[in-house]
Amino acid sequence: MPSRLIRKLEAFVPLTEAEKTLVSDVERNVRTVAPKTDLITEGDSPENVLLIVEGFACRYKITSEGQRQIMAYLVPGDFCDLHIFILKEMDHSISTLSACKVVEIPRKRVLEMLKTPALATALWSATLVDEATLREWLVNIGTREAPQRIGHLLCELLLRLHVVGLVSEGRFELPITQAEIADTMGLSAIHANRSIQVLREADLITLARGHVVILDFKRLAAFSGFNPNYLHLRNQAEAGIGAIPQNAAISF
Amino acid sequence: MPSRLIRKLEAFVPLTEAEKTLVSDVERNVRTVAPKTDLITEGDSPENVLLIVEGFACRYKITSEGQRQIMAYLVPGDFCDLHIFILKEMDHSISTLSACKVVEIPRKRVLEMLKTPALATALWSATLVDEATLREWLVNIGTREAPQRIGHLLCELLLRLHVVGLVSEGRFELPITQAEIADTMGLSAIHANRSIQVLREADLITLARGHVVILDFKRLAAFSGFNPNYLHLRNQAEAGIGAIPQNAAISF
DNA sequence: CGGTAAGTTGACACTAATCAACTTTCGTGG
DNA sequence: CCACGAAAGTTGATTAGTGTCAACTTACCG
Repeated sequence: MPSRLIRKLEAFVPLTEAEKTLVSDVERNVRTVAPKTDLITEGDSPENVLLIVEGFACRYKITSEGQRQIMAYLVPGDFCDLHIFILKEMDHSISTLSACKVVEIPRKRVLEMLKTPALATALWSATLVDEATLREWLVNIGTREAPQRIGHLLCELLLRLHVVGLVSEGRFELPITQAEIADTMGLSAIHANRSIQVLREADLITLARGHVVILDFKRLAAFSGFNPNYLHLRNQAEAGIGAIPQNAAISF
Repeated sequence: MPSRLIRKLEAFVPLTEAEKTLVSDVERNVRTVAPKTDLITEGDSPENVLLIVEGFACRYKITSEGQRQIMAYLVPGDFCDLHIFILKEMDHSISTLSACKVVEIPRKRVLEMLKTPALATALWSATLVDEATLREWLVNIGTREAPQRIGHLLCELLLRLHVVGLVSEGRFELPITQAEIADTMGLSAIHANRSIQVLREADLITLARGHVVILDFKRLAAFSGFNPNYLHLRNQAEAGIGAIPQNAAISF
């Protein structure tokens, strides 16, 4: 069974067996990290690239006024910047949200992977999609109201987690608190709570105990103005709004 | 006199004469583009990298609800994504704000530049800083109130334009409308207008007819929670809050 | 000089933040 | 295994921040 990372990379470009082996080799030496633990802290000069194998992590920053803004979620198969070692010093932190399994990939190994053409394309694609996702988050926070923002986030997570095989019948684990959703969406925890209730009352989602069910993806996407093009999935048809048959078809 | 791009790259890494020549060679064939004209439109599959030589451009997206969100400013010396050709299709547009002079750099030339080590480091640094800037914008919109957001933007522009020699005595050209500032900051044009008035009344800035004066950078930075670390300028001391002596010292 | 775009002002409605109290869930130790 | 305390989630009331509409002034351009 292919790893989460391989699944994700193959959503961009098909890989040869040799390339998949190269990736698998890198995914050894998994380390378990407790929830809410910094993996990289602002000011660090990391030498390695970090890969999330299991669990949820996030990029975040604390402002001088003490507010936290989460800028990205890292889900299984995601890694932090490939060229992280070019800049002297991290300008933000990366922390686990839930308990995580992570791998430190030595710089050498990364450069090795970037030498094989298809793998390089796949890895750069993943990096470009991370950036596109960041842009989409800016659009989300900049233009949409609270319930739509959260709906948009859930649509995105559905597709991202689906690619790596973590969705079944529109259902996935989201092991984070409402306060963390609030810090992601630029909202107060209370307003996030009320916005989630709006989504629930419209029968768009279920969300409780770290467990999400998207009850009607098509309607949620329409409600939230979600367009998946920024995720650049190879099978755009599958990813397209309305192209995911409800429930059953999204499982494997 | 070095080009804006060379000035910017040398803010990251010193370049040899040969490298500077390589960059200069690329900056020929300048094309003039009218204000408010798309350089790249969502859905395009661009073959070339775009470099801004003069004027202001921006990345933007229009949501399904018809709202525009500006996600980045491109100022002289800035280019769009180096690996823009890896993904099949643009997920956002790039448009001029003012009249611009731009260069299309053929893919080949880019790869050529990336082969010389120091230049590669400088170009990747610039790309990483663009991404860091995008993250900082997310923090800005996600956590700060309107006047602080705009103040933060002006602090950033002061430093970015200073690097490429477009600031003199805390004064620079900002050839964009308040409506565009609003679309950048996720605000209505009217609220942007009132927020600018707050900054004016606090004697922090002057802003009129596309012309900005930062009257007190230190105070504006403190007011806005601005920390320049994400710009990763080599001379952090010079960029640091309070380290820019008022007025005179910021000119050349 | 006139027309249009940009900037400004006031009134009002709505979205979101804050504060406080309370309930439910979860993890831990007895 | 239950009991406890802490964390997470929920609710209501109030305030602050921001958007919208309309009218008006100022600046810009042919």
